[in-house]
Formats: sequence, structure tokens, C-alpha cells
Amino acid sequence: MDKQNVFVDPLRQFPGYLLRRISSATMAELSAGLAKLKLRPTEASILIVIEAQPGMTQSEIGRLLSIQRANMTPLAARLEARELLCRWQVDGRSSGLVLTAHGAAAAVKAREIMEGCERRMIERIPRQYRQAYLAALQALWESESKM
Amino acid sequence: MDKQNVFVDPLRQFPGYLLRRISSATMAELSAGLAKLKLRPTEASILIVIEAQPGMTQSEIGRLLSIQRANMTPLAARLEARELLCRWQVDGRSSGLVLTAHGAAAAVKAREIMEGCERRMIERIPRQYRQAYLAALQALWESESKM
DNA sequence: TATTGTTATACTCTATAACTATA
DNA sequence: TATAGTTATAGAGTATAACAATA
Repeated sequence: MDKQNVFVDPLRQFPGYLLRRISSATMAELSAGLAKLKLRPTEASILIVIEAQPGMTQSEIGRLLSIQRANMTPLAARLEARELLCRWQVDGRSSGLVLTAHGAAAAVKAREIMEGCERRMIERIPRQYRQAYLAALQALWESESKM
Repeated sequence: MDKQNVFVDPLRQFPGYLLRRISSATMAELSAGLAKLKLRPTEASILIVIEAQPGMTQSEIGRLLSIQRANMTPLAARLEARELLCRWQVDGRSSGLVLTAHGAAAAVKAREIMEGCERRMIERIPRQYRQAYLAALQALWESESKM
């Protein structure tokens, strides 16, 4: 017997709860995929942001990804120690982050893994709902970033 | 100037990434709301599940909510210590969890807070996308629970 | 043998406060 | 004064392994 389905889940009617569960399952799948590169989702997202806009500082990346300054420090240090990125001094207090060749290659692979996860997620949604689903996520994201 | 919008976010095109960001923002809002009851989202979800189906055991609740047995122990102990729930022995190794009067009142309030969060989230989505958005989340959840 | 509940432990993510150095 | 980066620290959530007691 499938023990998981013996009981009714009263939270199932809450879309925000579904969002949370779906997000954590998706993140677990992404983590497993990125493990091949020894990258965590947050690290991969940082590489991809630097790839798109080389020279961003830690603070700028943190603001973009909602990662606090204090938490960016060990993340950037770890990526630098692995020689995936390097810094060039912007002024006395900040440096722009740039990918090394090794880091650029990792960013490409990480993006491919993310795209695979995204594709598999979309394919689990009935075709007729997909466009509105994506539009709804965009709308939620827009309104969130204005709060 | 709005520093957050000076840079393009290359991850914005990934719906799974948006899902993660939206989920964490929603959870932060819910946490703030539930703080009035001194409940965390996970604790509130446990109370609501017991409210719907009194007598479920820790393991059963854990399977329903994807919380591991080992992590259910301190959660249930904390709720019991606050006299929000009590146990009645099912057999030698497990007990069914039931809400106290105090716990039942907390579950009602927690559900109201959750419903308020849900409503505000839905209202941020343009009306024409809402139904498909909900259907897509249901589909993702169904396919997830079959993995 | 399988399951329940427990303990111990560890890692990730997140959050805050305080410090320095620079602008 | 405000900002960048850092350090230290703490709280959540999550994960695994191992154990005793029970089915």
C-alpha cells in the first residue's frame, strides 16, 4: 500500500503551499544535477550572473539574487579558491568579479543542467496551462520585486 | 536610483528560478504573519494536518508533508511542550497526535493567516492567468508525488 | 525483518550585528 | 554619512546514520 496517499492533505488546496513543495522538489533535483560539477544552486546562479555581466561586484550580485552581503563573502571566496572566478580591483573597497576560463566552462555546463531541469518541469504541466503559468510567475516576480 | 534594477538578471528566464524566488518571498511573508502566534510555517502545517485528521502519528504526518521522521521528533515535542497537541498511545511504539483546545484555536488562526497570504498572492496575478496557474501547480504537484 | 521514535550530527541557507576601510 | 566587504554568530530546514523498542 502507498502510505503517502492514505491520508488527505488539507494543505493541498493552498497554492502557496504547493509552490513551496514544488520548489523544494525542483531544487533537490537541480542540486543533484549540479553535484556533478560540485556546485550548489546558489553558486551556479552566481556564476551565471557573472557570465552575463562580468565585473559585477559582490554587493551588486547579492542585490540581484537576494543574497545578503554577509553571505556573499564565503560564497565568492569559495568560488575564487576553486579558481572559477577572479577579482579585479574597482576602487579601494570593491572588486569586480570575472569568470576564469575554468569558471566560464562551469557556467556553461551549469546553465545546461538548469535548462534540463526547467524543461522537465515544464513538460510535467499540461500543454494548455503552460503559457499562463509562465505569465503568472512573471507577474508574481514583477510584483514581488516592487515590494 | 534603484540599484536592484541596474543589472539584467539572466536567471529571470528560468521559471524554476522564479518559482524559488517567489516561494521564498511568500514563505517570508507567511513566517512574519505566523510570528504573531509564535508558530513557524512547518509547525502551522502540522497543526492544520492534525486538525483535519486527529490521531495521525508522527511518521504519517512526516510522510504527508515530506518531513523526515528524525526531524518530526523535535517539532512534535515542541508543540507538545507548548500544549498545542497531546498524544494518545496507539501501540507500543507510536502515538496518535491530537490537538488540545489551545492547539485547535491556534490551528484556526494559523489557517486564517495562511489564507490571507494565499489571497494576496493570487491577487498579484492578472485575473486571466489565475485558473491555469492553479491547474499547473496541481499538475506539478501530482506528478511530483508520483516520483 | 520492517517500522516507530529517538539521538546525534552536519550541511545549507538565511539573518543580524558589529567592525574596517573606503567613498 | 553611506557603502563594500568582512567576521562572528544564530536560527531554521534538511539529511544521514545508528540505536532501542515494538510489530
